[in-house]
Amino acid sequence: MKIREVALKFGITQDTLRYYERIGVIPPVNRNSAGIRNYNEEDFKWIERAVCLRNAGVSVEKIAEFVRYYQEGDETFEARLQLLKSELMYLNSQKEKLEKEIAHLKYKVSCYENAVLTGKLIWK
Amino acid sequence: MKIREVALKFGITQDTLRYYERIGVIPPVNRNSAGIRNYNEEDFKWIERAVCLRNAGVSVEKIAEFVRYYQEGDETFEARLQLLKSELMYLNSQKEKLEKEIAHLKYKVSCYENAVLTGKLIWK
DNA sequence: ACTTGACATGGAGTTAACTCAAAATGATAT
DNA sequence: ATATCATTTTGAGTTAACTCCATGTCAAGT
Repeated sequence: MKIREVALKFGITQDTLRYYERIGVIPPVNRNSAGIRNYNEEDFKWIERAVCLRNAGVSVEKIAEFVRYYQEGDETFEARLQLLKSELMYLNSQKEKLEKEIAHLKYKVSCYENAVLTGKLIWK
Repeated sequence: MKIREVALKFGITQDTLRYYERIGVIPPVNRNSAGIRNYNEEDFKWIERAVCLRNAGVSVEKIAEFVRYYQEGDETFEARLQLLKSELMYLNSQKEKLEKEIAHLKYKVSCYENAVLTGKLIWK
């Protein structure tokens, strides 16, 4: 699959795809004889993973680090495990923060729903 | 309380505090006769709120928007409610994404824990 | 009185993560 | 065959969110 279609498939731009490849967020993509990228299923997995992690707030540098280890082969299992674990911890802490703020916002929304009705804003 | 202490209290820099005030992420802070900021409890609440929302990934522009409405008075209850609701939706979608990726990462971690022991990486 | 240090402002600089532009080449449609 | 279109690379430009710097004021300590 060529870059245009892949960009559509994942909802990112062609530039971002090339950028991710350039900085190692995804491994190099195979090319045809004319140098045109031809993405395969394997590539899709990397892209999906990258997009997902970026969405979750993991930096491109951290993602690229994992990809580097991956390409270094089986001796890096331990290193990759550590990276995954630290990513997991980061995401969990992010989730906690989110949940706190969601609870807070829910409370505020209820206060404002009341305020819209009564004309008075009351906090606990 | 002066800016140095406030910065420590919230774990952000003095520059960030002044920056937040400048762009309206927090309302103007009272000054003494020499023009020195003197933060009070009310300010702390705004700062806390701002830091929390930024942590959760809400843009400074969105936060400033809410503060603007706030300063416009009681006619903006409805607008503020809408803003809070859209922030809430955003945070909820963020949380969903996070949870997906956390589940995914957990699975990977277990695969790698196994790989470290056996020397072989096996995916489902 | 003099030095030191916290704070002030305005504006420039930085960083991460894209995003865009120019020029070249290959592929496709009429 | 020729015009148009997709893709390539390299390198510059942009945006958000700080972060730093130069310069100036004022209060406190010696």
